[in-house]
Amino acid sequence: MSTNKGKLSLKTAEIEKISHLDYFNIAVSVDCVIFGYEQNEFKVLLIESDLEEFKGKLSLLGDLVRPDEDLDSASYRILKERTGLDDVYLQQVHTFGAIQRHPSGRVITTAYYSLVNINHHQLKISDNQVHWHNVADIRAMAFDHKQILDTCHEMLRSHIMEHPVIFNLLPEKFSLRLLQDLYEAILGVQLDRRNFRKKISLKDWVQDLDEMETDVPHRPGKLYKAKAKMSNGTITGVI
Amino acid sequence: MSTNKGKLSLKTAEIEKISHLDYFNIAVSVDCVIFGYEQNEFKVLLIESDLEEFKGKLSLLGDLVRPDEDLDSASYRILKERTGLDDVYLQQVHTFGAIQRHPSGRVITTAYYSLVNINHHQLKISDNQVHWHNVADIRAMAFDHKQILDTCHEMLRSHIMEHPVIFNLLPEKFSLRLLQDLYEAILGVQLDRRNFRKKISLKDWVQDLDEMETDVPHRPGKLYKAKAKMSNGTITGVI
DNA sequence: TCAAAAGTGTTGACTTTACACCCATGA
DNA sequence: TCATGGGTGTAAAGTCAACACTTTTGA
Repeated sequence: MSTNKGKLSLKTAEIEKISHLDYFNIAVSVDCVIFGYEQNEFKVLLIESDLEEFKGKLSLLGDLVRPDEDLDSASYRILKERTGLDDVYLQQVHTFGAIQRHPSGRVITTAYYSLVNINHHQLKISDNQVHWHNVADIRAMAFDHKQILDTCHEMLRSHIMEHPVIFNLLPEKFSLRLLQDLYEAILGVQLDRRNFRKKISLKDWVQDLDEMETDVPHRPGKLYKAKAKMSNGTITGVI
Repeated sequence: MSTNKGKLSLKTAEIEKISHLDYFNIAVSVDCVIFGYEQNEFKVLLIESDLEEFKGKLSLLGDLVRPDEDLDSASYRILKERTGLDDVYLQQVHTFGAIQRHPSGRVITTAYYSLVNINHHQLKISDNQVHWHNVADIRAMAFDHKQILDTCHEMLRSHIMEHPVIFNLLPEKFSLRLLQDLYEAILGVQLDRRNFRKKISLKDWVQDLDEMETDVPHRPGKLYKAKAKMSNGTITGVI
């Protein structure tokens, strides 16, 4: 009895699907803010927009999500297609859904930031329209991509003091000086060397390799490697 | 010259739209995790799922995003439709996009948490399938909604010590005891009363009303009101 | 021997935690 | 007068910020 009565008011998934068809008309995309670091510059990988509306403007690397792939998988695919890398750190940041954000129609986009080592042997930029740009120099961009970039940069800032994600931007072996320069580039502030080294050593994120820098025109520093590098998007215990 | 050459390789938005049509087949929804607080219990507003697949299971309040509304507007609309409230705190948290998360087809959903005062005179739950549930008691839910709830709860935990958002859950006038109980309910820990009061008074979030509790079976406490209540989704300077 | 950066400790200010007693009210 | 929670201060521990000199290397 009550089962029958219940069934009358319940929809099956199949019926609901039909009644929802009108709504399957928003496209879903993923945009990757791919950060890198090289020669004391904090950089982001961008392409020139191929839309006439944004001719000459810089754009993030993104793509529509395929019907048969997870949202996270889409960002991994974009990374892989654009850089050849597949062991990357990816972090979802925010979804941007203003009606008019894309001139081609209604497209909402989920932004991820990712951190790659620009000098990774596997890194291969396939498209010669794609280049690294100094984050500090970037002004206008296509779509709402400047806002997306800023949001991701800000999210990264708030992560790096709490989580060992930053090592994904560095080579296997690095000096504390390099690490500090990178923190300063991302945070946009100067840090005291002694306090910085104290803080890092307390966090137990790096391991002394008993090796030294070579070919530096001054006293060489010790080299370290990341002890607890996070290589894939879940920040344990947070968010 | 270079303009013509450029144009050949540029797509217009109109042309791109057509080539993208195949992809307009992912539905986009918004789910609201509406938190409240009453009688020393941290609560969330849920409905019984109307899908046969999840019969009897609890579900968040959500809806498909309309083609002509912003993502954020959709969450405001859901809040308004379900609670009658329109001056609410809403915060986007995360977008969930696993392929199989919805039995009706491919639906990605953006989760927002919102904070409402359960005793607000304007609050009117329209649907009698919708009820407040103690967050601590909730086990299985429909879809991936338990995971969404947990993610939003965790995000709220990390916000409340830094930002004056919690007052959205309380009546206009409240005692510090009530405020502390609420913090403890959300954080799931006990707090020292003296230290808690010190911390709150340092933050300059509340204003002494020079009024006292009434009808309490013990010494009445002072009443306060929020000085810096944030009523709408942007957390300044963070994220 | 000079220039450049590496490496290292201490002090004071501030923040956080732990903790105990008296007070005001209603029953 | 009792039970209940309100209201308050201090001391110790820990964290953070500021700051200067010696060492090692290559040129």
